[in-house]
This record gives sequence, structure tokens and C-alpha cells, in this order.
Amino acid sequence: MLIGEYIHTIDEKNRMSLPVKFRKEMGKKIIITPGLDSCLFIFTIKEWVKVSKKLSDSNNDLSFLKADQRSFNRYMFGRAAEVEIDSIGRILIPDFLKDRIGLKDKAAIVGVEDRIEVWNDKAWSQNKDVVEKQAGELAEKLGNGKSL
Amino acid sequence: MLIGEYIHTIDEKNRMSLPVKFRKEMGKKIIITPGLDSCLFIFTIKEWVKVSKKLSDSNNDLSFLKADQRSFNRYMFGRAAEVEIDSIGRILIPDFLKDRIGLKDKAAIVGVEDRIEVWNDKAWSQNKDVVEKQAGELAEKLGNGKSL
DNA sequence: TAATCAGGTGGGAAAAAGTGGGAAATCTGT
DNA sequence: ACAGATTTCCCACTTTTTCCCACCTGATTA
Repeated sequence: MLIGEYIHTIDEKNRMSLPVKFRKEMGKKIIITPGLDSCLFIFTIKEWVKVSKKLSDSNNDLSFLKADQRSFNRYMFGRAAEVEIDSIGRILIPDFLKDRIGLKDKAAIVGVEDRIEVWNDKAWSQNKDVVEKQAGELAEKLGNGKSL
Repeated sequence: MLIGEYIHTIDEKNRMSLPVKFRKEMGKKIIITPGLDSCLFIFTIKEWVKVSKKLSDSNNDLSFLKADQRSFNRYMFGRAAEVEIDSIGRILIPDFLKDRIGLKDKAAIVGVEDRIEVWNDKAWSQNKDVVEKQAGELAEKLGNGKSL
């Protein structure tokens, strides 16, 4: 399971080292996609297969209008990239994905169960502050057996 | 069962020794997470598996499609850490968790049935005072079968 | 009362993780 | 095909983390 946050640098060659704790689980290739909210999602190949199956399955929760689904799939598939992890655990982040979330030289790399999220470090700490305030309330809902 | 409170120091290397009374029950690895209220939660691996199942089962598979779920998962997973207990019973507390509750060099370590809570020592003693006054009232509500 | 033990604390050295940069290899456009 | 630019591969440096040992303090006991 992927958990925890790490702040790493992105060098002038667009390289970013994955936290050691994540490497074993990620294998040697990963899929990096635009995510939701101001971050990128990184999946293992295996997880990506699962995700993409569910996204293209019209019987899932994405049963909104087809045009919307097309758009969403363009978003998730069209801007995804398969990236190799180099011999010392670094990956290259495509410029078009860096630009999307305003990544410069410091990134927050966050494990969220079965995916990794990549944030601009500032955006991450801001987001933490916001969510911190909601957490009690969200937990309360879950405690009452409601889904979020 | 984990009970009792202890005040321990956190050294410059972020190490904190677990009370001996807790060690047997915790095994050799633990999960430390942001808790609710101004403290951290420490779970055994076993307990964490239970907790995380409940969190991710409370929704469907593509939980990342729901904004609230994303927020809550980021909170619980993204800010959790798997930590080894060293040969003499100490754990490392990640900076990002220390920061969350303003931990400096003294922590209150509190056993609460099946989890350990970690408090800033000052915050803990304040919290005790507050709860002391409410305790009778809370007990009354629980006794009436109401959820709190 | 001194010796012993257990729990907790502190610090140095070795190992690991993360970062940076040069040279070889590849690609691009003319 | 060639020059220039970009990417890849490899090596080296720096910082952080880990491992191990030693010390301190308070309680217990001979």
C-alpha cells in the first residue's frame, strides 16, 4: 500500500526520484496521467489496466452523458504517459504534465493507497490546510455509515 | 489492550521510545497517521488493515472520482507512514506529522483500547481538563444508547 | 548503602537515499 | 551527412537515515 508524503526536487533535466518506499511496488514502468484536483496521478501498469477498464465500462458510475465520458477519457488517456524508472529510481515528468500543475523544482509525492499523487509543493501544503479543516466532518459522516 | 499515558521525549533525530507496556502488542512495525482532533493515531498493522478496508470499502472502486473521497483518502493515506520499531523500542515520527500537531520535544503517549494516540504534552493536559468536565455527560449519552 | 536492573535518552560511524553533472548516444532539421 | 540540440547512462558528491553502543536515572534488592 502506498502511503506517506515526500518532498523531492525536480532537476533541470526533469528528473525526479521516487521515494524508495514506493519503488518496489511500482515495478520498472509506471503510467503518469493528469489527475484530479491540482495534481498528477501515477499508477502501476497493473492498476492502470484496472482503472482504464472501469473508465471505459459504461456500466460503472460514470453513467453520465456519453459526450462527457468521451471528454473525460480524452483527458485521462490522451494525456497519459508510460514512463520508465531509471536504474537509480528516477522518472522523467513530461513537460505538458508539469505545466498542467505548475510544477517547478519542488514536488510533493504522496502515496494514496493504490496510486501516487504528484503536487506542486506549495499547492500540496495549501491543500492540506484546507482538508485538515474538513477532516473531522468527513470522518463523522463515515462514522455514521454514510459514504462520502 | 492499550491503556495508560506516558510522557516521553522526542530527540533531534525524531526518535521517540514507545512505552514498554505497549511494545508487545504493537509488533515490529506500526502505522502512524494523522488522527482526528489534535493528535496522531498509531495502529498495529493488523488494525490498520481493518481501518483502511473500511475506508476504501465505504465507496466503490473508482473512489478517486468523488471529491470528498479524494480529500479524505489523501488525509488518511497520504499522511500516514509505516514505521519500524527499532531494536530498543523507538519509532521515528515523520516531520509532516509532528508539524500537524505542533509536536516539539515532549509527547504524551496514550493507550486508547486498540490504538495509541500521540499528543503534544501541553495539548494533552489541556484536553484532559476539558474532557474531565464532560465525562459524566458523555457517559450519560452513551448509556442512553445514543451515539455521541 | 552500594550494586543491579530496567526503561529511557543521546551520539558517533556506517549505510542509504537523494541530487547534480559530464560524456556518450540519439534525435532533429537542413 | 553533418551540426546542434536533446536524451540517456553512468559516476560522484552531499545529506539524511540507520545501526549500534554507551550513558543516565530511578527503582529494587542483597
